[in-house]
Amino acid sequence: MPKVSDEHRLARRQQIVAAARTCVAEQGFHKTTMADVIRASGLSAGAVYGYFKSKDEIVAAIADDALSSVDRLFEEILAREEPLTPLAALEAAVEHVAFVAGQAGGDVTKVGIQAWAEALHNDAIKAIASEKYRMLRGHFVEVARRAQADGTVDPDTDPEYIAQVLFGLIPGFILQRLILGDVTPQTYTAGLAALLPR
Amino acid sequence: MPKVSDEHRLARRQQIVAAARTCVAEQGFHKTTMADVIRASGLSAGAVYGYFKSKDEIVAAIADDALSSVDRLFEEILAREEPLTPLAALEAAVEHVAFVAGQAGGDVTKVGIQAWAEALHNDAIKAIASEKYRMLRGHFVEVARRAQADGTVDPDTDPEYIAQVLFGLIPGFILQRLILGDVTPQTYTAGLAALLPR
Amino acid sequence: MPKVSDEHRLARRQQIVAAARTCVAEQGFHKTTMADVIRASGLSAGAVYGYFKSKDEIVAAIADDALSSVDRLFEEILAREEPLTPLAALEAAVEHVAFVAGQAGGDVTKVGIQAWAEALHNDAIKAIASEKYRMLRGHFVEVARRAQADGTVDPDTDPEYIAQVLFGLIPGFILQRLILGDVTPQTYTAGLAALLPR
Amino acid sequence: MPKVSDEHRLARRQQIVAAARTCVAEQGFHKTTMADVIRASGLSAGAVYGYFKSKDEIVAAIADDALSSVDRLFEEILAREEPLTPLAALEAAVEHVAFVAGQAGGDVTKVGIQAWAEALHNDAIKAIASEKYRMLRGHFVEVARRAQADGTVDPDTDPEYIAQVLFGLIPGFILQRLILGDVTPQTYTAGLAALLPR
DNA sequence: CATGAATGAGTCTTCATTCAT
DNA sequence: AATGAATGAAGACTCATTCAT
Repeated sequence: MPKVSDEHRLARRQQIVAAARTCVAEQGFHKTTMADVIRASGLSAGAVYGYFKSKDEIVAAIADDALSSVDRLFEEILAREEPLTPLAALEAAVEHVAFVAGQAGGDVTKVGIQAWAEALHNDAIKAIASEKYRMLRGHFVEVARRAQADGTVDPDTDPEYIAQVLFGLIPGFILQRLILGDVTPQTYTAGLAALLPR
Repeated sequence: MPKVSDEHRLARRQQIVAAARTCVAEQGFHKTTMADVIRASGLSAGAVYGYFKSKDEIVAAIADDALSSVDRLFEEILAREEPLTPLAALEAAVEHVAFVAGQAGGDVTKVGIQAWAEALHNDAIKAIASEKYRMLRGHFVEVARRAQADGTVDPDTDPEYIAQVLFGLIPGFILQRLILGDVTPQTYTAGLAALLPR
Repeated sequence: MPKVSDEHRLARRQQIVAAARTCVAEQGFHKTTMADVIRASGLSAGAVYGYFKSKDEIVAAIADDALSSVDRLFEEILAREEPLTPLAALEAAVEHVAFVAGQAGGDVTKVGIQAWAEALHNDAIKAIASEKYRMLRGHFVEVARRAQADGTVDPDTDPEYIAQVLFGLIPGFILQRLILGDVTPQTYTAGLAALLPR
Repeated sequence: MPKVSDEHRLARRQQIVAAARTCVAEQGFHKTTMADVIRASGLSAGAVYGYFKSKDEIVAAIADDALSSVDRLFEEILAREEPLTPLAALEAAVEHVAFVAGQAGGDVTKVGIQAWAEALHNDAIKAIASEKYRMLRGHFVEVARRAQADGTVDPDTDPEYIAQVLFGLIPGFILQRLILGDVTPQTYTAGLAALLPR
C-alpha cells in the first residue's frame, strides 16, 4: 500500500488509539497487554509498532486523547452563553462528563482516572495532564471573573482560587459516579445550588 | 502462644504494609514488584507470603490502610466542634489531607489515587473504596443538616446531594495539589469562601 | 532488453552489496537488519528482494566480495616481481591488507572476520571462504617453491606446509591490527625479518 | 535452597557457561537463543537470569572463559622448559590449541573465532579479547628475548615485533584448521621449521 | 515492475509464587 | 517457622519477508 499515507496514517493511529481506549477503560493501563490492543485494533503486532514506538507511547496517546476530548467540548460550552454563572458552568461541565462517559468505545472518564494514577510516576503523562488541566481550569477563571463583575461572588478573592474550587468539583463527580454510583448531574448540581447564595 | 502470635502477626503485617506503601507511593501498584516489597520490608519472600496470600491481598491492605487513615482522623475532626459550617468542614478536611500527605513513609494521597484507578477493575478495592467513601461522605451529610438547620443552606435540598458536593471537592484538591502543584489548603478554602454566601 | 537488463541487474546488485558491506563492517552480520541495508542502498524493500532472494544470499555476496577483493589484488602482486622472497610476499600481502582496510565503503577486513565466524555454521559461506583461501594460499606455495629453489628454505619440506605458515600469518595480522591496534605492516615485516635467516 | 551460596553459585555459573559454550560452538552467538542455553543448562529461565543479567553477559562470560583457557595453559607451558626456542613455543601453542579444540563440551577455538567477530562491535568483548591477547603475546615477547640472547634471532629488532609475528601465527592455524581442514600441529610446525634458520 | 505497509513467528526478559532445606 | 533459589507463564518488541496497489 505504497501511496495511502497522511490521512491513512492518521486514521490508523486513531484506529489503534480507539482500540486501546476500549481495552484500557475495561482493564486499566497495566492489565491491558499489547496483544489485547493488537487484537482489538484488528492489525498485526508489526503494524501497530509501525505507528507507535512503544506501549508507553500508546498510553500517552490515549491519555492525551481522553483529556483533550473533555477540554475540546468545554471550550465551546463555556464560550457559548454570555452570562455563564458558576452554577451553570459546573452544570454544563458535569452533564458533558456524564454524556461522554456513556459514549460507545470505552468510558473516557475511566481512562482519565487511569491517567491521574499514571501521572504520578510517568512524566510524559504528567505533562499532558498538567497542560490539559491548566487549560480547562483557565476557563473557570473566566467564569469566576464574570461572577465577580456581577457581584455574585466576592470580588477581592483571586479568581484563580475560585477556579480551583469550581474545577476541583469535577474529579469528585467523576469518582463518586464511578465508585459510589449514586451521583448524577442533577444531584450534583442541586447540591451545589443549595450551597451557593440564592 | 496465640496471644503473642496474634500481636506478632499483626505487627508483621503492619511492617509489610508500611513497606509496600512506601513503594506504591513512589512507583504505583504495578511498577511495585513483590521483590521491592520484600526488600523494603526486610523479610524474606517466604515470610511475606506467610502473612499475605498474594500481591492482590497486599494491595488491598494498602488501599484499606490509606483510605482508613483519612477516615479515622476525619471522624474526630468532624465530631469535635459543635457548629461546624460547610466551609470549616472542608477546611479541616483539606488541611488534614495536606498534613498526612507530608508524613514520612509514603504520601498516602498518592496511594489513594492509585486506589481510585484500581477500583475501576478490581472488585475488592472497589468494595473497600466504596465503603470508606460512603462513610466519609456520611460525615458531610451531618454537616449539611446542621447548615440547613442554621438556615445557611437551602433546607429543601436533600442533604445527601450537598454532601456529594462537599465531599466531591476533596479529590479535586488532592489531584490539583499533586499534578498542578499550585493548590494549598489556604487557596482552596479561600476559593470556596468566595463562592459561599457571606 | 536482456543486455540492458543484465548490466542494470549487476549494477543494482553491486549497489546493494556495497550498501550492505558498509552496514556489516560497522555492525556485523547479525546486528545489520534488512531495513538497514534497504535504507543504505536507497532502494525499496521489494526492489532489494528482487535482486536477492534472502538476507543469507546478501551475506554470502558480501563475503564473496570481501574475500575476492583480497585475492584479486594478490594475484597480480605475487605475479609481478620475479624473485619474490617469502618476506617480500608477506610484506606485500600485509601492506595490501592495510591499504584495503582503509578504503572508504566499509573496512573489508572487518567483513572478513565476520565471514570467518559465519563460515563455522553456514555452509555457503564456508564453501566461499574455503575456495578463496585455498586459492590465496596457492600463491604462497609458489613463493615457497621459489625459495626452495633458491636454497633459502629447506627443500625437503612440503611447500604446502610452508604456505600454511606464510598464509597463516595474515589472519594474525588482521586480528592484532583491529583488536590490539598496535600492529602495522612495518612492525610485522620487521618481526618476520628478524626470525628468518639473514 | 537457602544456604548453598558461594561455591554453589560459582558452580551454577559454570554450568550455565558450559551449556552456553556448547550451543555457541555449534551455532554461533547469534543463532544461539536464550531458550537454547536454558534448555542445555537444565535450569529454568528465571534461574539463568538469576546468575546472569542478560544474554550479553553470558556471551561475555563464554568469551572470557574461552580466551582464558588458552592463556591459562600457555602460561605453564611457556614457563616450563628453560631454553624455549620460538619454534618450540609455537609448537607447544599449536598442539595445545589442537588439544583443547578436541575436548568435549564445545570446540573452544570456534568460540574464540566468534569472539573475534563480536569484538569488532561489542566493547565488552573487545576489552576481554584485548586483555587476554596482550597477555598471551607477552609470553612470546619473553621467548623472543631469549632467542635474541642466544643469537638465534636478530638482537636489534624490537622483541615486541617478533612476538607479534609468533603470536600472529596462531589465528592462522586455528582458521585454516577449521575452514580448510588440512592443517595440523605437525604440518604447521614443519612449515615454520623450514622457514627458520637451521 | 516498483513500492512500502503489513505480517506474525520468534526473541529476550520479568516477576508472582512455591517448596526443599 | 523461615529462607531464598527456582519456576515458567506471560509480556513487550523485532525483523525477514510478502503482496496488494
